[in-house]
Amino acid sequence: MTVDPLAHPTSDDVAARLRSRGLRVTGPRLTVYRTLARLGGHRSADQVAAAVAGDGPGLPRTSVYNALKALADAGLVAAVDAGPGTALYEVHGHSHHHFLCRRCEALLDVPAATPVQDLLGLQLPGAVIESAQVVLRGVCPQCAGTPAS
Amino acid sequence: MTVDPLAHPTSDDVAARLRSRGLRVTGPRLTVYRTLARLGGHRSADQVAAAVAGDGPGLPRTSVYNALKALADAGLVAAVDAGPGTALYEVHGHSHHHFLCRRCEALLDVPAATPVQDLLGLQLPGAVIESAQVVLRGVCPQCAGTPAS
DNA sequence: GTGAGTGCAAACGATTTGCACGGTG
DNA sequence: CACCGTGCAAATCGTTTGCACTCAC
Repeated sequence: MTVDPLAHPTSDDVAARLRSRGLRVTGPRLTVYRTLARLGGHRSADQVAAAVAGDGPGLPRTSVYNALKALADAGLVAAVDAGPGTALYEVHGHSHHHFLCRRCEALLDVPAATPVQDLLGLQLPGAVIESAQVVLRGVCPQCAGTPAS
Repeated sequence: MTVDPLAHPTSDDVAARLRSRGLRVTGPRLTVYRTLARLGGHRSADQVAAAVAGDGPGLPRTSVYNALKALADAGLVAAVDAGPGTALYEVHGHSHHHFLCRRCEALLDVPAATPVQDLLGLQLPGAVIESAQVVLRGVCPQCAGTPAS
């Protein structure tokens, strides 16, 4: 299943993709997706719900979870695990990785300069690799900013 | 004490490392570590607690969490995020990555053939990268059924 | 002896579930 | 019209917290 890595699919794209997976096109799904795309970056289900609420009629948390799960299944958004009890979502754009600062808890993007996926895929003959999630941990430039003189 | 970075640390190593971090050497910590090492692979806090219980006097969950956190801080065990509400731990051995099968939920090890960490480190000038966690997702060879496709 | 670590009980919070209603196809 | 998806309420479950006791150092 090849997924065209569009940076920001339009509402029509969302609708088309949902349909192609046998999923229905509904308000919450479009709203959640567009909100996530507008916010950009990595957002929690709660952040999405808050943004949606501040943007109009709002949406119950359950529906946000439902929509996010459906969108994730459809391959339109990607889930990032940044620890237990913390699921973050982002629009499934170009490939990149993540850096989690141990000190300030910031989650930074790291450009994917190398086809990590292809490299590692060679190690598992027979497996179908659909995505690669890389999480680096350490101290971010800002927190390290105070040079250990 | 010489610490072999590629071998599983002995109880003495555990004690030494804990001490070197200013942490005390206690029963729960040694028990949890040795149990995790004996079980091998990736284990949840609950699995460790169960194994410890079946192996003698047992240990309350809180203590298992305490010990795992202390061991993780000491760098003796590594935490792997395999989804929200699921923290897995493993003895901090040689560097390797993980593959999570979408179908059977199996978590497989992937040999670290390439210095992913070094490669990506170049993308974040000023950051101190302490660890790299790679989680590949897809369908494992067994679930893919036909290895030759 | 002192303070870190333990472990009991209770809180916590993100996520999930069951089910009746409403909208999509 | 049939069924998927919504959304309310409540449950669930891994994990965290507060605090008095105990043990390592």
